[in-house]
Amino acid sequence: MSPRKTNPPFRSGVPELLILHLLAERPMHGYELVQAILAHTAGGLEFGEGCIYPILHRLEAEGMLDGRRQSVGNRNRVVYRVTPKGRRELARSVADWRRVVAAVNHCLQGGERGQPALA
Amino acid sequence: MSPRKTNPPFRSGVPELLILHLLAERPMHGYELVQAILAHTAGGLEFGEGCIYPILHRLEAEGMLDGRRQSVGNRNRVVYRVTPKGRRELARSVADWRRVVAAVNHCLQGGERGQPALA
DNA sequence: TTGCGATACCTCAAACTTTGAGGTACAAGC
DNA sequence: GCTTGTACCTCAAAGTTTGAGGTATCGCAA
Repeated sequence: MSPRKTNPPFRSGVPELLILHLLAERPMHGYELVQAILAHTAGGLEFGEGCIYPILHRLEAEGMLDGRRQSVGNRNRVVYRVTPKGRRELARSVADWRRVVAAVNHCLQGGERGQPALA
Repeated sequence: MSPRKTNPPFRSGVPELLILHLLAERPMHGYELVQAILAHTAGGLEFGEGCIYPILHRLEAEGMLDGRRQSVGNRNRVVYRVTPKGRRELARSVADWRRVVAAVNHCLQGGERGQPALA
């Protein structure tokens, strides 16, 4: 099911995390999501459409998102909402992110100490 | 000088950050560094040698690190230490990392609010 | 009424990162 | 003599992200 063969210890996962989180708050379409990420991170992070759309398609294919085709006037939109499976994935993503942040902070703050490590 | 053409908003940079930080604390050789990352992040992050060595080589080529070839017994080692240029890069890396963490946290904590954003 | 910019979708090559497995060689212990 | 650990290294493959390209509709202003 999961085509993830490797066990990536890091691998960012940030765009995916933000997508799941923001869509869990409010269903949106892709273009809106790109703007929302920019707005919600106070311009700190900017992911282009070329990054977001493929992730959206993949998450939908994996059953994490439910995309509903809508016509507003003569314009087409795909509004995505998070499925229960997607919510579980979100929880996992948040936990992963916190683990990474904790690990990096632990390293940055900790004034070496510990065992002298090797010679 | 910097062959970095793009303006990556994210791009992790975590291995590089940890390398510069740990070497600023204490000069080490590559193999030791791999173990040190594991130890200092309490096993939270594990970067293989295939990830670390190329970064070490690149940072040395860029003048961020100064690698000294040593012979211990009959064994060869390359002990790396951070140059002044590398320290400046470290400061930049830390700032980048904090910015990313702040942005993601801002997004995760902030209960939407802000403008209703688009229709 | 033509042209522009914004909205909205999409794709793709190229650049870059990281994994996982491969290799060499020496030293120590069993 | 074999295995394990140290220490260096490389590379293909998989993955991510960028930046630029494309289509089409809409509303506004010149």
